[in-house]
Amino acid sequence: MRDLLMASSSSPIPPNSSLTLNNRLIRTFPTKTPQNPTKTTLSLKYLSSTPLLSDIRPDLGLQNPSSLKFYASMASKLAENGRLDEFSMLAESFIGSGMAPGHFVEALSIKHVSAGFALCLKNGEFDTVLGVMEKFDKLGICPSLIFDGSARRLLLSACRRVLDGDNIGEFVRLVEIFAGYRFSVKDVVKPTFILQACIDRHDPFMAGRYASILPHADVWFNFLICEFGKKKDLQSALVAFEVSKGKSVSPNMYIYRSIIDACGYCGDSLKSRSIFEDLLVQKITPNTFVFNSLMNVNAHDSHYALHIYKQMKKLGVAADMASYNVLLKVCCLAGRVDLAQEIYEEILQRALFGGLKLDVITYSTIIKVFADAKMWEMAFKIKDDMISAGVSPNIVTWSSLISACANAGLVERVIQVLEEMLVVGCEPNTQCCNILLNACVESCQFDRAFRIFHFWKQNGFSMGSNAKECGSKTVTDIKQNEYFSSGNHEFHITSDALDPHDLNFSEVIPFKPTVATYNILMKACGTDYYRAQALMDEMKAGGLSPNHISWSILIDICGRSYNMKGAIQAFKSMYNAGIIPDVVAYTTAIKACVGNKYFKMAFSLFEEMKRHRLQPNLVTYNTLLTARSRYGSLDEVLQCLAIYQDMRKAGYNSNDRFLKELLEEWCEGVISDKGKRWSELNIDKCDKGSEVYGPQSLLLEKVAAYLQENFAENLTIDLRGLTKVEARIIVLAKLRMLKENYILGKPVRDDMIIITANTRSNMDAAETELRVRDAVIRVLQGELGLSVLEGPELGELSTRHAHVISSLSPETLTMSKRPQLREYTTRRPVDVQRLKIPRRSLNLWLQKGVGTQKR
DNA sequence: TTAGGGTTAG
Repeated sequence: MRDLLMASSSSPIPPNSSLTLNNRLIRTFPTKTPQNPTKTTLSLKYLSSTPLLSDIRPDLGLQNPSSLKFYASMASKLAENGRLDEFSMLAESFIGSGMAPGHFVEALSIKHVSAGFALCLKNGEFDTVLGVMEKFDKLGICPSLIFDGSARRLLLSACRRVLDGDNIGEFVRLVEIFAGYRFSVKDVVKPTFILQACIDRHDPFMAGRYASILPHADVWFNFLICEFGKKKDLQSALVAFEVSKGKSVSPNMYIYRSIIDACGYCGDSLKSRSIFEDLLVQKITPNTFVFNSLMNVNAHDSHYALHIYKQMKKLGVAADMASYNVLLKVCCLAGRVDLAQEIYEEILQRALFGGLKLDVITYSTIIKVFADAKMWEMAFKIKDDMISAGVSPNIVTWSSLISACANAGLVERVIQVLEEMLVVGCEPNTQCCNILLNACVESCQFDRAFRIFHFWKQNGFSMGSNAKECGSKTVTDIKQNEYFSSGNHEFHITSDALDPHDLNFSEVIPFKPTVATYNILMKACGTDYYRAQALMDEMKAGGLSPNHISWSILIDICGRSYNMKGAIQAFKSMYNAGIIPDVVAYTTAIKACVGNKYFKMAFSLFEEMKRHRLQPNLVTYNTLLTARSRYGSLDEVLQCLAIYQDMRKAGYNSNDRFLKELLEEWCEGVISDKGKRWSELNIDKCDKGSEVYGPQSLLLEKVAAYLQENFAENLTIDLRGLTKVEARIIVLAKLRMLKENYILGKPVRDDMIIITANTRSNMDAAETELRVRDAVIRVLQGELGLSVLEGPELGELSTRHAHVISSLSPETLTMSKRPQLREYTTRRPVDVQRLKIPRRSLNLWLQKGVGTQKR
């Protein structure tokens, strides 16, 4: 028996607790259970006083029914005292001796075991209970057979622990054990409860483990993917997706759609594309839902979305109303009025012949398309269409109609539409009101915005006394009963509405301003910081919390009113209020700094946002780059260039206006004739214009690379492969740096070498090189008066192309000094052509320049 | 299970 017991033990045995039979050690236990010495002694006494046990032998015990009974009662006693470790040992030894588990179970008092479990749970010894369960599981005793009642208790208790933030793993382990015996966990605990706990803890692995053992696992996986997506935890959603893919035999379209939607929620539309590709690779035709979701998630990229739509057609997947609605959304986002109209026509056709029914979303979206394009008349035409088709405008439709007027700057018309809406019994919500308020602000009718706001706050909205019935009446029909007037007394209440007899019929809807409402009003404060602050206080008093937009507006107000202190304070307050500034908040703060000439702070804010992993956008970059209207030192120029490079790396193809200004100011500064500017020098045109400053221009990268690579020490400039403008900038930049060094007391110690050409260039390239060379010489000699040496002084010149070129382009022949220099070029052909500016000439030039600069 | 409306920065 002893051997048997020891053999079945699986864990190392601490020496501090033991179970003995007749003074023989049969087992030691880990002392997890708080031991009650009295009780231990009692039961051991009880055990040892039994004569049958003094010479117990497994083979005898097997036959002996009273020994069976004894074991069972012993086990019950241990369980009852919560000593489940010992209890399970005993059971183990009993079953290990060959007795059928059923016999042991039958002999046990279930009541006692349950009581034991309860005790352990009360003491928080969850692991003990679980350990016993698992042991039983291994021994082939069905836990539900013994613990049916306890199971519920266990699960519920585990659930509570999950709620308290304890390890979900315990619960899932328990469920896994039960699941093996088809114990219906979901009758005890709602699966969503545990899954939600996993989602909250961003634990897709545990969630997946749990979902896998639930009936209809795929549905639960779907739930998981959706919920993780809504939590913006795409990582976890993708894990759940992968786990579910591994579980199911065939691809589940529900799950594919959900993961695509999750990508949308999390702003990773590219991921959605690769998931879709994955389907196609497997030669699986996605269904309409998958296509719709994919188009929706990629709605901001009309090119891609339309491509998907084409693919959908090609694969013969039917487009439904949602597909068209998504397509209209695509048009709306892309501002493609033309395409939206085309699609609208197509939908109308299909509605005629294909049984498709346009819904309120279709109409609302197309109205929005026109609203955004400021085509308010078209928007109202669609409204007529929808009414003829028997579709009633809802609150969203009305909102879009109101926006149509607002975007067109028609404040009066906005008021009319709101009025009409009230008349037909559609309660305006705050969003609608906000559009009106914003329209006032946009058209600088600040006072009006405040007047309307206060009126609404005091009076709410009085729906027409017979509003519900007069849906068909036109606005003009009810003029005499209108609550809005665009005259001096805005939104006055007519005497009718104040008539107490009418109160029964007229419905007053309270106006509940939202954060957006207050934000719009804050914009109406102009530069009145105190008024904006008061609005914020009012917002807080009304139980609303200012959001990042509110704070951004406040920062902007401070910035524009030269209240830098206030701007900094507002930025800090935002932090203290627990709101993490977003790109716009940072950009606004940077704008405030720039506007108030706090350049250093502007740059450090920029650094800070990057440290916080906030990607600056085009507006941020441009705001920051305008900071340097006067570029002083190389450091500052480098700082700007670094930002510029950063901007390119981030994929912004900005226009190069700021860079141009920056380089112009800085590089051209070396030319004494400050009046000369790029435009006058006609450089853009010389170098085919757009090629130089166009979006593909690598000018910046080249200049930045030159400036950053030990530029000051190295006096060789390699202009090969550069355009004329680029070459000019590089050369000027180098001179500018020499000048800065010179001012700092570092004269030039070497000649400057300029490499201008390859000999192996083809004819076109050689011609360009020659033009570059000419331009550089023109700057150096003509504009700056430096002496430039070419040819034999350098000892290594050539070009076999030079002659060819000179005959091809006669204008180059007119360049000063060229024929003389070219005489030497055929003698010793080498790979490069060089120009040299002697050290002496450079220093002379610097001396002169600095002298005039010092005045 | 999809789809539509309002407020912020150059």
